[in-house]
Amino acid sequence: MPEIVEVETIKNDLIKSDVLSNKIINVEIFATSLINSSKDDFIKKIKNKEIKDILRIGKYLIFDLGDLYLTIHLKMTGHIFLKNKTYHRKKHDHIIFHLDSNKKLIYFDPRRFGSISLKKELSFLDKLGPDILSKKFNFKSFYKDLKLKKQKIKALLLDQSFIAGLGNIYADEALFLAKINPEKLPSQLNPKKAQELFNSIKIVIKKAIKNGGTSLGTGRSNFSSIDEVFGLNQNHLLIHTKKTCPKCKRDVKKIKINQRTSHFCKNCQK
DNA sequence: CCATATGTTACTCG
DNA sequence: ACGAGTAACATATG
Repeated sequence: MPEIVEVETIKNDLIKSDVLSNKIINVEIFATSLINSSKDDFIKKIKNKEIKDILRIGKYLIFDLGDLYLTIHLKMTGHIFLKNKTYHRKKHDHIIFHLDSNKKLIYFDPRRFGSISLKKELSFLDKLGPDILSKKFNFKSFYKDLKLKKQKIKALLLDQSFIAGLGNIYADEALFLAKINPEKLPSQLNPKKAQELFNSIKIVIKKAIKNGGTSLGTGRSNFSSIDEVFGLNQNHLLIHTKKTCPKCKRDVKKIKINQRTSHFCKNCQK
């Protein structure tokens, strides 16, 4: 579920809720398959650590604990909730971090695809391409890297080692805004078209962050931020999930590219 | 019951 | 080395 926009929303909401400088006084782990060490080892390492900073790189949410990083990838259905002391554990609450502010940070994940790790360093992030919201994401290097690739453009946009942050929803949105067919090959994009795509990626992501993320559907698996409130960007999508093109009103095509459903308008995206 | 799902990774084959 | 295709992770939703 969560792409760069949703993880950024969670990060911003955590900071707004004064989680920074809180101390983790205890952790309850109900699903060991989500963590990268034994339960005891994990708890021992993290206990009494202060949250010095909260970062987001690509789709990773990272808590800087001073000499240690807590890294969280939400995958399809991971959520972070911030609750009061009186909150009682519900189904799919797999990890509960108790903070010295009397709050509980809950890791909720119906499908348990997520991963939560303690790491001494962040070198694992080296495999990621430039983060869309970072300075490293600039047109010059984007175009240079793009020219070397031979996958369909949609597949490339989903490749986190090419650009970090886009998922299926925003890749569809960016291609629609740039009027590019998702099956186009990078070699078929001239510099002007590539520039349009680069700009569109930034526009789509910034708009969605303003809207607090995209929450499709109504269930609890669907995206919500730390207060369980849904985002609003699903009301502003251009092409993803749509049946009719908002511009020319023709039928939206639905095809699979790399096993992922891709929505596009054959008429508007050449 | 069936199809589908916002993510990633490991593996195979060409 | 690269790209395409597949399965796996485990569950909810319509």
